[in-house]
Amino acid sequence: MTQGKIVTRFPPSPTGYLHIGGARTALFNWLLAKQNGGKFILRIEDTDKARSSEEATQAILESMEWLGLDWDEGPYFQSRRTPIYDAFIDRLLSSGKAYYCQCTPEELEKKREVAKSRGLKPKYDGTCRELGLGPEAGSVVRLKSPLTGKTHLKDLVKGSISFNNDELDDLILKRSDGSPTYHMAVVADDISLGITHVIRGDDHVNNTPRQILIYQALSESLPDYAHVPLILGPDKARLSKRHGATSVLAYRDMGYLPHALINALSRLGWSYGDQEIFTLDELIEKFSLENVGKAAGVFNAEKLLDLNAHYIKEAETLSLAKALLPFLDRLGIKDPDPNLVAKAVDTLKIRCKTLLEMAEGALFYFQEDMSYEQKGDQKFLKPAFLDLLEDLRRRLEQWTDFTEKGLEELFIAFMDAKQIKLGKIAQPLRVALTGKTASPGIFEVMNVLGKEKVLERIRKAIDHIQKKVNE
RNA sequence: GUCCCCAUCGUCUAGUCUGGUCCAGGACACUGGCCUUUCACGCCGGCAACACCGGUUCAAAUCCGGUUGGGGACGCCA
Repeated sequence: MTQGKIVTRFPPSPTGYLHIGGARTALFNWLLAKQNGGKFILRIEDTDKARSSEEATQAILESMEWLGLDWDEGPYFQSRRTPIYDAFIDRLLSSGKAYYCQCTPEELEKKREVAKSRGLKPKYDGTCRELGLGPEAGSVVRLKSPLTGKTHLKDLVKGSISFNNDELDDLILKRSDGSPTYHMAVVADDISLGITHVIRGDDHVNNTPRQILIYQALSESLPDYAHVPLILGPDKARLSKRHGATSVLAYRDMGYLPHALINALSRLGWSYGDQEIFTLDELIEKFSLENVGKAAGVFNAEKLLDLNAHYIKEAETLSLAKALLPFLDRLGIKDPDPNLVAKAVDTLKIRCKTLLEMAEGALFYFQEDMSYEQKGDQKFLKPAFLDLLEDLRRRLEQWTDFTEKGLEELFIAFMDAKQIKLGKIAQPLRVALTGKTASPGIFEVMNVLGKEKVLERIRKAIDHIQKKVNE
């Protein structure tokens, strides 16, 4: 079936944002194409004019770009390819494989209801099938599909599946407004774009025999099909908006790294032994439809978070610093000193799971007038620590080596002189410098902040304590 | 209702095709400990699953049948 170059495609309909499930489908198609030096095509399925929107299209393209799923061709827009579909429909009409039908949507709806109430499958009853009707206003074109026999699907992940043709009805190919329906457009596009592999969600399994019937009526050869299992929410129902964040862009905005999402998505339904962490090159090399499972799976947001933490830890400081900028900006830190951002990132890398968390954790480095966390204020900025802080400040004033090593040296001497442990001074100092009881290592913080700010912040803390004393 | 698909720890999964090496392995989460200036990181340990019933076989998570459970599809939506 498949000779030569592999051609895959991702065909979202622009009726909403790109969600996790769609992104995974796109990823699998992309990986298969990359792995085989093939082509990955992006096609926007916007035949439903009422529900499609430009915003959705943009959001989808933005999501794909952010994930790094670049396409070799397209985006093609189905709304601009009408002549192609018409040509296919004409072929079907002239070979007697399709016919005009004048049943109205209302009549059809009624028929469906009747069938359902009798416990039958609601399908078209063939009223116009043998009438030899011509094209008239309001008529649609239907496929004249076989009444008997079976249609077989050899699925690359599901195996062989067969359907009785009497389960399938004469589906509409062309609407009364002249536009092609989904099935017609998909088949016509996949043929004309030379698609060799159709990787899509499980929910299309039942559509596939209908599409196969169109290929057969057209005497065209079939692509290879691979239906990947659906992604479920925690309640085991198909993942949807009500399960919380499902859009790719939402994860970007929450501070996830694109590769963390890619890695998480790749492992949802696919596996490679016990390996959990994959570089992009490894995914391209190791991905295989054979290792795609058959069962639907629940999207595990916690695992994605863990993966994100992992990749943040591993990321280059400079690229992280750059990625952090929009998040700092959102928190009111405009045009920060790049040098300072990089240093801050270095201290926060191992303790943050998202960029958003990192930006929040970095705030104290940039704020001129930061406030004290209530708990830390009460516990550590009190008279009992006044002498300690004052003495420490005097020593720091004389000290020039603000490297971590140098500071440690000073502290050892200080602790020795005061006969205290580091914890005793570290916590009050931490609150004085960061406003919080939890922060990066105290020497790191001092080093990044620099002598001037450190002295200033200790001064402020001392004043703050004294104010309490006076009250 | 009809048709299609699926079924291993709470979750993602390895193992199933080619039965024995699996009293079922890894990861996340949870949890005990170590490390430690806080928070983390890291390291060591623990908890935890073959849906059920029947068959085939010397032997079944693996093969077969049924049951139950879950998901999906039945549009002039995609």
